[in-house]
Amino acid sequence: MPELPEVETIKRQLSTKLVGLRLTDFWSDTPKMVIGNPEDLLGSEIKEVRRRAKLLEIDTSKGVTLLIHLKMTGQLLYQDKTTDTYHGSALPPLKKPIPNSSTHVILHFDNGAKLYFNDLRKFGYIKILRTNDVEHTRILSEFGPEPFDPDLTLENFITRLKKRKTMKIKQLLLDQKFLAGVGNIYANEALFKANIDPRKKVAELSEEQMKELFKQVKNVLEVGIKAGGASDQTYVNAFGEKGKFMDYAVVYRRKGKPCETCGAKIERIALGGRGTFFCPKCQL
DNA sequence: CACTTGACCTGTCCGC
DNA sequence: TGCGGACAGGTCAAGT
Repeated sequence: MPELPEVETIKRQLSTKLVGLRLTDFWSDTPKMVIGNPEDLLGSEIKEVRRRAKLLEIDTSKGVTLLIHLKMTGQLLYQDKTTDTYHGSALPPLKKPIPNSSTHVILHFDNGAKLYFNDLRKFGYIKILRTNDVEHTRILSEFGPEPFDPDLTLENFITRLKKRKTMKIKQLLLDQKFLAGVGNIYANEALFKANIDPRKKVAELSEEQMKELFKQVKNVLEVGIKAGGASDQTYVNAFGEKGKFMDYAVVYRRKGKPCETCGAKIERIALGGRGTFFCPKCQL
């Protein structure tokens, strides 16, 4: 999905809408996407919306938290009671009105608002669990640091990096245990900005390259958040709007197009089964 | 152990 | 227009 900037965008929007609302009903047509008991949520009030890596956490007054992962094609869409149609502008990729055939969970609130969880590929999920247990769920407890965590200093980053000598740097950036929240789009873009060949093993990086990578990972994520995320395919924010980050992407999904720095053609290869885009001249 | 591969789903796009 | 194949932002379990 939705990587860190996309989830952060949704988190900020939902915070302004959901906090204080009471959950009145929970509907789903796809059992595998709902883990836990929705009954535990009914009647509770939304207290806070948070993000950890690419996951969204919605805390409720009953000591129960919704843990939501959008995976590749998940969308969370907020609809006010006041609008019969969708809250935002329902433009592609939100081609169909909601709910539609990819709507698999609907939360109803006491003010008439609804939250739709759409997921074309049904990879995403909502976990319902006790708030106290959230930190101990395997997925969360094993995550690496947040890129913007002030405790993650350059020194710390380099120390962690050096422990993973043989891994290709691109694949390491996608490893959530190393760094939480970076996905394929931002990994490709950060490596371009840092002039690093994605196939390079960590042990082959210079200290200077590590330093630059640390800076550029945070930089592309920041640009991503400011752009409201990347709408390469199906991503839309909680109001159904596209993000603008693809306007800033210089390598991702640009195979055969000229590199903006040197004019060489952008190449595409597969690394760990994921599309990997880079400039063969600029990235060493 | 560290790393790689295939599976989970359903759609779009591109070439013939 | 139809058909087949490649590709799609993420993880997880199983295999090497």
